Amino acid sequence: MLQLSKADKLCSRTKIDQLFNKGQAFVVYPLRIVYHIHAKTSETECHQFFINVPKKRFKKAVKRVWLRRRIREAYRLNKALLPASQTVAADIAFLYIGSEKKEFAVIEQRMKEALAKLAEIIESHDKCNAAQS
RNA sequence: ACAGUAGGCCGGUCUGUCGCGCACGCAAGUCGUGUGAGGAAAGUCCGGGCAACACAGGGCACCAUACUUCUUAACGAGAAGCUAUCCGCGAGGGUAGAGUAGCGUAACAGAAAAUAACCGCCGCCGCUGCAAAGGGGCGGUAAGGGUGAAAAAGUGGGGUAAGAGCCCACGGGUGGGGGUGGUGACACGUUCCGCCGUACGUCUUAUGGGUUGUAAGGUUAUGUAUAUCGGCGUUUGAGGGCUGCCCGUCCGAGCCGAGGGGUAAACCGCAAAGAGCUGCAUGGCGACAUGUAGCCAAGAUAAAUGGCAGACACCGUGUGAAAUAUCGCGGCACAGAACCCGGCUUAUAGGCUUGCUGUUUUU
Repeated sequence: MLQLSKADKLCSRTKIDQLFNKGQAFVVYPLRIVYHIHAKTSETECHQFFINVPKKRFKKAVKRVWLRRRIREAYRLNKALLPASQTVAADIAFLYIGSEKKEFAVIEQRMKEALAKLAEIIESHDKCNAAQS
């Protein structure tokens, strides 16, 4: 499952607002991860992600695109680390807070660490939900 | 050959593997096939298309442009020229270019920046002194000095107390008349009629400009309530449109504020055959034009066009007897479409190529 389709992307403006208002965050430098775990509203719903490289730190569009592509690749290759829950789905935002370009190998390593941490959080939510029901 | 100068062009290629956007197809699936960044996609500085508002009119203001002829859909762009000036041995390059009647300003330096006397030069009148001379006052003088971006038109002669376009000759610049050449800016020579500092601004003249930009604008869906309060108003006209203002004119029964509710999604615009691109021919010094043949070439929307691995090419460098061979190491620019075109500007590793110039060597 290495594909990455539109369903995986977080597009709705409402959900993004919700993510930043209610979400929690941690940092795996140079990434800052903001996540919001919520109950599934439909069967097919899955984890959705969103990438942002701030214009403030990278003035040239080329550099922003360069980083966004590498972060996206890192997520695509490693998203299997996240458990597929029956009851909850996560909205995740990856914000690049470093101030210089990093090699893909570095970004991928950090991505793996971040996803492992997220996986734990999702599993605990899942168990909690299961206990309630 | 080296150095330079003015242009033109290219700006990686291929393989494997895992992926992404869009279009089309069917036997309808995580299926095939096709296709997917630039010369600047950038800055948003001009011009145009397109769209909305408006589409009685007038005045004022504001902005832009400004040598000539031509090119272009258009432009503040481009081509070929003209004049002045500066840089370069040269090929060439930079800057400026409507008008000037009036008004204003001209840093620093300098006596003085346009009503020019600081020093100097000359005359006259006192004073000191035997004299030579010194110093003072009043006046004349732009020939000489130094300052400056710029100092009142050059050379020679006459003239004078000393001087001065004060006068004369020659010559210079500039405006006018008339002549020749040029489409024209202008050039050349003539007349001997007038004039003789420069720059910038203001001002004047001519031409052009309605405003806002695809987040324009349109359609559909979802939801619904405008509850309540305040102010102004309905021929005593609130408010709005008509460019920024004024006049004028048109519409006109609602408008403004507080507060509350809903949505924040899809489609069109928008992926296009057009002032289109490429080749060839003809015309033109050229920008371009005309004819003819071929081509159809990204379309996302938290935003696709990619990640990783390798090979080749190119550049630098080390090893080495060794070039461009071999091996090792490093590097490979500027930069990412967002409505579309034409220009301009800015960024850019490396490479290719044409004309011309200078120097040196050889024939």
